[in-house]
Amino acid sequence: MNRKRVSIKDIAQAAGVSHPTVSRALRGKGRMSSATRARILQIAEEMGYTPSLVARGLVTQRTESVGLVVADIADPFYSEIIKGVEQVTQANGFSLFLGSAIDDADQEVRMVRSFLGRHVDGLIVSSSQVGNGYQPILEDVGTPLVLINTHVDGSQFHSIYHQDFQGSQQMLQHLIRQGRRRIAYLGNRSAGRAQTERKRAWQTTLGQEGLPAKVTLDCPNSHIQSGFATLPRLLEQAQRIWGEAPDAIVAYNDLVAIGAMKALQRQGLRVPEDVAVMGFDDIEVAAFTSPTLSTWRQPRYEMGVRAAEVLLDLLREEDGRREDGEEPPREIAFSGELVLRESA
Amino acid sequence: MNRKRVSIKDIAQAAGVSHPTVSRALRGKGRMSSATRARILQIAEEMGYTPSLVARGLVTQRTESVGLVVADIADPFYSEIIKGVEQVTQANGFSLFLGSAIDDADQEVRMVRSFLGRHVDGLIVSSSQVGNGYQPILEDVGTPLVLINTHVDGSQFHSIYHQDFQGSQQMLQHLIRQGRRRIAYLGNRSAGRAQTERKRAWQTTLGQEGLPAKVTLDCPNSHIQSGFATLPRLLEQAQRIWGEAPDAIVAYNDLVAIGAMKALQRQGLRVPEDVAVMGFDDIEVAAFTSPTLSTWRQPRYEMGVRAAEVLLDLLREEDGRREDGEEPPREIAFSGELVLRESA
DNA sequence: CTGTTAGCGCATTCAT
DNA sequence: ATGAATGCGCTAACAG
Repeated sequence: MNRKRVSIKDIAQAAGVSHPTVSRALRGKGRMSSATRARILQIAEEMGYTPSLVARGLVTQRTESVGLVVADIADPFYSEIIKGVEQVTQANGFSLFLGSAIDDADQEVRMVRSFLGRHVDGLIVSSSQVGNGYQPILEDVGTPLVLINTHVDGSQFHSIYHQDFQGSQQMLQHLIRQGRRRIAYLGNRSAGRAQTERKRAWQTTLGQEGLPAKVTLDCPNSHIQSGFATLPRLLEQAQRIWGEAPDAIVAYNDLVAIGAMKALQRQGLRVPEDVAVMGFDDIEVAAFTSPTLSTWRQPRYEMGVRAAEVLLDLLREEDGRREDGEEPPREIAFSGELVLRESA
Repeated sequence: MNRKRVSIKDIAQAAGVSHPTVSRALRGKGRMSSATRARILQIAEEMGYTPSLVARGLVTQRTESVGLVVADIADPFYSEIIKGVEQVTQANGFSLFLGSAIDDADQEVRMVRSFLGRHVDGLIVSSSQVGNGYQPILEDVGTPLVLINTHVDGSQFHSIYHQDFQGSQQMLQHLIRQGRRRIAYLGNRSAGRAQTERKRAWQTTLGQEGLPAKVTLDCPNSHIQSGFATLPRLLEQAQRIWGEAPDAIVAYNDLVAIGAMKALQRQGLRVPEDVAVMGFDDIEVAAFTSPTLSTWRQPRYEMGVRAAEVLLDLLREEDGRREDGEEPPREIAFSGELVLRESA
């Protein structure tokens, strides 16, 4: 029952050298007789040595770790982002801290603060409710931050985002070309920028076509159940305003859309004959619902990958020149694509 | 452009005291004049002090962090587990390292090793392909490990698992009561114990009822698409062996089942009239497919929560007595429940 | 109640 | 090519 980890000092003693020598041998730093090096590596192996990244981090001021904060880990949208980030960080020898902040700005900041306390080398925050608010917190410590889907005008931070407005617009135009005239929007109250952009696209596009953008309701969150439960009230609203049901529903995302489709079918309405339904994201299951769901493909995994790549680039640059360049924050826009299936 | 973080020494200097005093003030350790304490806290606040958990970890030998390894982050099964673990760790002030090891035992071990290098206080591994193999790695460092869904006989580690065998058995019995006689199993090649148990239940239960357990095929993984693509070949096999289609299909999990349902419908077979379909897990979308999916509810989120709770308990105990108790590993079995919907 | 001293495990000067 | 000394930021022991 060996209570203690072996340190480079232990190895040094066993090998009859000093610990700095072991340190060099282990990391291949500086030239040294390959004889002693081999011996040291040998002994380290035998003793089951594992370098303490904690101690190393304290002296080098780099922990080879990054922190990721998302709203909801179990949401398939974020799951894929997490997966993308994890893949890249892991491949580059970085460890990943994960935290969630279910639509709570305070919690989000607390999460980031705790990661800073752990000296992460970089941060990624998806769908931040804070955005530029991190400026004062981060400027002192100089930790780089990459935002995902938090595009704010004049962002102080590097930002990866998807062009929700353009995507939604194209979806709307498709519906209009199809001859749909009573197009309702089923939103999500607890989403930030994504909701804002998508709803704005709905209003704008309908406005341009001289169609009324009046029937809309927001779900409390983006669960399937939420779309299912909210849809009936959306129908009531349509009845009140138009005297009949919508002939198309644009949903905040696929989950909400799936719930809405089910609810429509429960009421005896046919999709897409009576009501067309469009989602957003193109999650895996969208291709397998009945009817299959037309939607907008947002490359979530790739966005996670890209965010991590940008962050790691930043860290590498930091190693070179000492922040003199101070280049402007990068903005990387993803555009996605329309995916037409059966529901619209 | 403050390149340097403020340390307790900086605060000490500003306050005209020694740094240990600051340390105590900040953590409320030992009694001291509340006057100076207030002043110190005040100054720390003003200077934007954040304690370095790296340095603290080095001296206390506790990092207040845990490492979690799962097979696939984006799989809804694991997503919920991650969420459960994260919720509990976060609530207790621990940070969470997340890593994935897509069905690769070596990768899994590498992940655990890297977490050990980071001095995590505890580890959780879901669906481990290594299991007791961690014994030699962990005994030296004494880091506790909790396994999820990796129940091996005579496990050396604490283990949270779901009783897949019993669950599957009840599902089978339901189908048999319904009068189904040609029951096929659509599995998943890349799953470990879960696959083994579920398939074994299928064989055993059918055997007990004198029914043939002959038609079975394994998907390459547990994606919807995988179930969709593999089902046709399962039908061919049934045709060859029985001369007709199965009247029921038990799938490895809900994702595979959803793909299978879609493929069946594509072939003009009705679910459940011609073929009943049962999934496993009860993921959110299962209640919203057409037809809605009958399945077995596995409390994934709760299992994640429980795993984290057990681990944190272990850590608290460790603080007390010095590992003398050495109690036997706990085993916590979850049982789940049958969820009957339209598909079977 | 507070200051002094020491050391966690490692990397990094500087000597030699 | 290697050893001695120093410090990263913090907590823990012990004085005072």
